[in-house]
Amino acid sequence: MAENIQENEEKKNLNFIEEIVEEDLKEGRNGGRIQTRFPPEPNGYLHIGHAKAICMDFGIAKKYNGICNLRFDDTNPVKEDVEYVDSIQEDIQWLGFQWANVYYASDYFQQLWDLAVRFIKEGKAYVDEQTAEEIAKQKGTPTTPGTESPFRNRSVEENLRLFMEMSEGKIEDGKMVLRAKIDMANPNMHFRDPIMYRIITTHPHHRTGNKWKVYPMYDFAHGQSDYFEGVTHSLCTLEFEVHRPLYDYFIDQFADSDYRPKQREFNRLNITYTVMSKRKMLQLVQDGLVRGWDDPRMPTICGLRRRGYTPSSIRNFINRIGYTKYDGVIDVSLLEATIREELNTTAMRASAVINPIKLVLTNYPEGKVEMLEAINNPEDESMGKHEVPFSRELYIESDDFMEDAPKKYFRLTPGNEVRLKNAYIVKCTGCKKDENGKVVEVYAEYDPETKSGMPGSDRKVKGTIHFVSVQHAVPAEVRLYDRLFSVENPGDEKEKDFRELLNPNSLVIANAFVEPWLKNAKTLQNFQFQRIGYFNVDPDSTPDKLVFNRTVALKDSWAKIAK
RNA sequence: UGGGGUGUAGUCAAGCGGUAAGACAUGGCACUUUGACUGCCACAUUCGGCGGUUCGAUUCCGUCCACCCCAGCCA
Repeated sequence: MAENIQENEEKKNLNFIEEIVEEDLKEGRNGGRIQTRFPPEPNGYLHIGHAKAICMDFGIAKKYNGICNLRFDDTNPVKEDVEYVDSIQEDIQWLGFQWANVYYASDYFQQLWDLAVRFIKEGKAYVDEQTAEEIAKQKGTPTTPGTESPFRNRSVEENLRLFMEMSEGKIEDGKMVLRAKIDMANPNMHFRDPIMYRIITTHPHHRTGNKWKVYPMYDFAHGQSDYFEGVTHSLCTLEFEVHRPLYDYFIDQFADSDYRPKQREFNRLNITYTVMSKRKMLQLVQDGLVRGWDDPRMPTICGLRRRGYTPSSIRNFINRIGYTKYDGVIDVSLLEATIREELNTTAMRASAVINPIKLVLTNYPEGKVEMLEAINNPEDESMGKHEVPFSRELYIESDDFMEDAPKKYFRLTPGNEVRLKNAYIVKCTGCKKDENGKVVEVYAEYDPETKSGMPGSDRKVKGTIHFVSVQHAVPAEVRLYDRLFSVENPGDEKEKDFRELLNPNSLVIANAFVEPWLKNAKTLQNFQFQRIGYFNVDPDSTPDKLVFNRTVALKDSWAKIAK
């Protein structure tokens, strides 16, 4: 009963795209068929904004028993490369989605070209010989109408002849374009004789090579491609809203049936403290401000993967933020909360000391080693346990000792007792300092009756700290990541270039000591370093040199109190 | 002075004429061999403003305001 109610409630909470789809289904449009497409241009790596679109495009198809195709929108050879078509496919699949078919806009170059010829023959298109500047100038402005091109009223024959010359490579790049003859005074700028075809002879296309000398523009390719494929719902982001009338116009000119793909737009993803434009990301990569597209600080799918994010955490995040038409900015803490929530239940616990200071248990026998039992995950007993070595000399976090501590400090301070995780209760007896007064060693006495699991271990102490046995410690590099930018909306900043707003501490590399068990960790495996954060094994890691990335820190309410 | 969109808490977001869900964030308490997790509590007398219709408006109408998109031979 309760389950039914919940199910009903879930059903009711549809996003507006799902509402549209259900309405279309109810009305029996397209015979109940649902088909979407994910249409990336292969000119860069996918980022988390694309993940939102992917979840939408593939999600709608799956939910309504339809199909979603992957279509590369490869109409501009100047910017595109096969390197990207491969990475895009890899990232989509990693996210957990599978397309029904892979298509390319370039599959339709012939059809599109034939269509352009038809437009010319019907008097709906003309070849313009003006320069880009002239065309831009006579386009008018949003508030003033444009003026017509002097080439607008050429004869069909002349247009045909010139378009052939363009297509045969007889015309230099930029000298001519094919324009749709629509309305230079239209309040929608996209109707002011939009360019349908431009000449590109200087860059071979990554699939068709030098076969084509003219290439269709987005507006003359996207809707048609949708139509050719049988797309029912062409979902995209808000900035294409103003293209929609043109999308419909071009299809209406040649459609030979009642079927029409419908474009619908939703808000794109913005996240605080990062940028979400390919152009800016490319600059960061090219300027060497990050280590590459897969730098763990990047919002790319490959960057998030390397950072330690899982496909399910990204999907859950997208699920939580929803789809609307409101152009907002998501607080990055929501993304962080999503990965913490997942890793809390799935990541094995381990010990690592990042800012080590030596703790000597003065009453523990020299040379003695005990193997202690550590639970891999207190949230999930089935994840088992492993052994942790314990000895007289240990590394602890230097933050875990203070000579003069405030009253709320529950860690090591002379006279105070703390528990060493999975081990004994120890009482701090003092420390040794160098000539500058810097603490170099901390001393404590352990209570042999308080080993974890023994009856004496019941005694309550306020604090528990972690450690790594000095003689067993394995050195490891840890890469501590923070927000890439130091301002919430680096893209908003008008005065400064966004690159000046980078957080200088977005990457801090530290040398840590980790417990020996971690030597067996696999690439990309996630762990929780207890009391510190979630870390994964970087692909740079080797058996001789372990490298960990901090995915996200644990919440630290003490840090707030201490402030 | 144009056209297309959008305004509900710090950030997202439900709500579809019957008296403001949820998540994150924030603050507090409890629990804790992770100052984590978990649990509990607090957090919009009001939905951009002002009018109108109605017994009743966040929902309908009008008007004003704010913000976003459009003047690439990019997608």
